[in-house]
Amino acid sequence: MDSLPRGPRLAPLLEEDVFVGLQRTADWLLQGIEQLLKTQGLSQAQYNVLRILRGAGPRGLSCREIGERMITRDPDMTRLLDRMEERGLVARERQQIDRRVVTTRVTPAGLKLLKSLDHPVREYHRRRFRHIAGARLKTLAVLLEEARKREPG
Amino acid sequence: MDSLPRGPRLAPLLEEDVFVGLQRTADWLLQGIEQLLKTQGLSQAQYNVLRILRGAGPRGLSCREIGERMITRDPDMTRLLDRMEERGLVARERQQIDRRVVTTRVTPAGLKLLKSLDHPVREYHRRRFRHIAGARLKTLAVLLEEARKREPG
DNA sequence: TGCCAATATTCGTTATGACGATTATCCTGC
DNA sequence: GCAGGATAATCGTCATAACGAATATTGGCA
Repeated sequence: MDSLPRGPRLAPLLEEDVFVGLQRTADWLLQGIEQLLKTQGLSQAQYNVLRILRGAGPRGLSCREIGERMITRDPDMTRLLDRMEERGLVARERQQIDRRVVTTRVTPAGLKLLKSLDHPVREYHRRRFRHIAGARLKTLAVLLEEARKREPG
Repeated sequence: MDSLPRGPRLAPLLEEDVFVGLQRTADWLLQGIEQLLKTQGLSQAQYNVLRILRGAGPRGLSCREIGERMITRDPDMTRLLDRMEERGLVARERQQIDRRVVTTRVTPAGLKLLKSLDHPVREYHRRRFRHIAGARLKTLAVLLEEARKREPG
């Protein structure tokens, strides 16, 4: 975060290093993915929704469920889905049993778009991590999961 | 990214796991920090700028230099600094030698605000990683740096 | 039943992000 | 010294994010 050390300042903290490293690395990877998705006019959030809905299958999901599964929180699922519905990537339907809930499903057009991205996205990820040995990558995955599994307190 | 496995789909890729884990962890940590910064009306980007300028000292930095040091890229440094200048957190001055360049410095008010955040921010980071042993944290920091050091190609 | 808290989603508004185009200034080679 | 390209910053515009407040519906309980 800071650059040139100058004047009396706090000693660097390992935890802060990790925080900064995480933000930087996440941003670096995201930039590339967004560039790739932009060729199809998708944002990372929209792509994420499409993958979540594909994973959920024909039963679909409510707004809340989609929100819970998102990689990064989106505070306005409604309008995110609005745009995707306008483009015909998803379809929405109000539930009859519980009329508060709106079920969203991915459309064939959405699935087709997703499919066209599967290979490029996989290749992108592979390339980005090609220089790291498999075992180290596995360690990284484990450590990241461990980081988020904090007991309350 | 996906949730329930359903229907014929691609096998999960370790690289994708790492990508998702990184985004999730980064977002999780950022949420907390932003909540903390919000009590002082600062965004992460603004806080980042303040710390960069404090690190640079009284000589100040140009827009471009600030941008280069940012944790996450901001495509519009001008207006980010505009808002901070309005609040009196930074001061700007056009250079006489090279009149294209605008030098920005943190003001005493900015330094004071920063100082009031030093302790809470450090405590936040400490708490978030308290459950991970120091050696593992160090490994994480190293792996994150290694991930970003990719040779071109 | 009818009221009230809880839940799910939507909407109004303001701030910030993204992307290009533009302006001002400098530097290089002739 | 000057034309043309490079660099630094700014600005116009539109899209999206953030934050609350509002609406609709349900379920529990007196």
